[in-house]
Amino acid sequence: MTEMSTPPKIGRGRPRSERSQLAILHATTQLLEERGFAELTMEEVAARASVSKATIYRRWPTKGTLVFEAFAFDFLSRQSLPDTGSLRGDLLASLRSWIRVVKGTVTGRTLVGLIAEVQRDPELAELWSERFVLPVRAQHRLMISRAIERGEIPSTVDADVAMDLLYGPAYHRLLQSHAVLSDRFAQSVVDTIINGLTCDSKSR
Amino acid sequence: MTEMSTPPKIGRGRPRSERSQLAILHATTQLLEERGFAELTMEEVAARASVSKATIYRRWPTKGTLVFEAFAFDFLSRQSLPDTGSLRGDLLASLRSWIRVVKGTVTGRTLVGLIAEVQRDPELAELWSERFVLPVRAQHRLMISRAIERGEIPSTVDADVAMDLLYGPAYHRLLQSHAVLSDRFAQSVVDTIINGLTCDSKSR
DNA sequence: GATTTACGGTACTGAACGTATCGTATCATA
DNA sequence: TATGATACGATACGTTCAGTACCGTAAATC
Repeated sequence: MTEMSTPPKIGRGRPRSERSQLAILHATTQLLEERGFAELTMEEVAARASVSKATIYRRWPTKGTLVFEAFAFDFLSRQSLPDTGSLRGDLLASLRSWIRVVKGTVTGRTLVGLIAEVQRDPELAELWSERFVLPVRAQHRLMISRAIERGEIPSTVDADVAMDLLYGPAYHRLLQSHAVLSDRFAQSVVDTIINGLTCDSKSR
Repeated sequence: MTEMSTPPKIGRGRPRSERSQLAILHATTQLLEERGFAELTMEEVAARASVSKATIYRRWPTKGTLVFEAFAFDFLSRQSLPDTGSLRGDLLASLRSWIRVVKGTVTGRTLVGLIAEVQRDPELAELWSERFVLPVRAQHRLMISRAIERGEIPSTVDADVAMDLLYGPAYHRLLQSHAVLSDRFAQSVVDTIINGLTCDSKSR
């Protein structure tokens, strides 16, 4: 995991405490589980980590960036790129894994809070895009390109659209809560996409 | 348009000013265009509408509900259910209409701000669901059921999944900004869905 | 030992939502 | 016409919380 917090001024002087760094991240994760993004306060993080607020702000410029770092490691460590040998298997495994984390852990709630925060903080939005959205999509893109190499789908398929067809509905249900993220849902989505990409009824 | 603000205590006493009601909504719409959701303040709305804050809070309990009402009328009046005679035509027209509003007017930015706010205010979330998500989905569902009646797609198609496949990718791009809401995107999404729902490669 | 940077503690600033109070205005009802 | 109920504008206030500023002290380099 690459560094995300503000780099220290190198050279002379007292070095930053690694211990504090970890204590802050740990306290943030804990409070995220107990309260969620909006109800987490920086004062509480400082108290829980036995650290002063200045020590936090020396490393992370805003609450959003701190929460993002605590979230990112946790979330990404639970997601791995499947390689089942078929596009259908890959898509289904990928979506199921996402649903499991989002529904089964508090990480899902944090994900929602971060997406909300990203909409009002442009600096966090840039971090979010560079360090989360784009890397994850680059991973997922492999599922598509491997399927093309295997000849499962034509090489003209737009990988970006394909990925949005897979994860768009999932994020939609996560954020709008109009329907449950069931396994039946995952299967239906994947089935329709596979059919849509492999079958040619008339056009295209 | 049904009433959304808190109902007045009926009977005796001075009635609520219809003029103030409209002035508040108008000022809200204006400020939403100038600043966006997060940067709009209730003080400013009151000043712009030549109204006291108490007059606003007598009608809308929170900033979110006020903005929602100002948004909902504006947005919904620009969306109508297409009836082109084919599922493909309906889906494409519907998605294109959404993209036009979201990209072409400030309403898209307000939509984003409201979705963010909905994630942190449970009361607004309920209003959002009842007065926006569910009604809009009920409309869209007609596109699917008409297609079933016409025999275009099997009656076993899960309408909820179908709608999420159409709008999920669009909302995904709106909120994550990883790719543009182009017309090519709209066409690809609709093509794949139509193929996926009409064609049977092997399973289902 | 001098300098530089980080530390905990704490007070502070600023923004904005939402509430409370007050004297006044406007309605229904008796 | 008088009375009571409610809405009104104005304004001050309470509250929460992110982020900053400053302190004396601790731990590193030169």
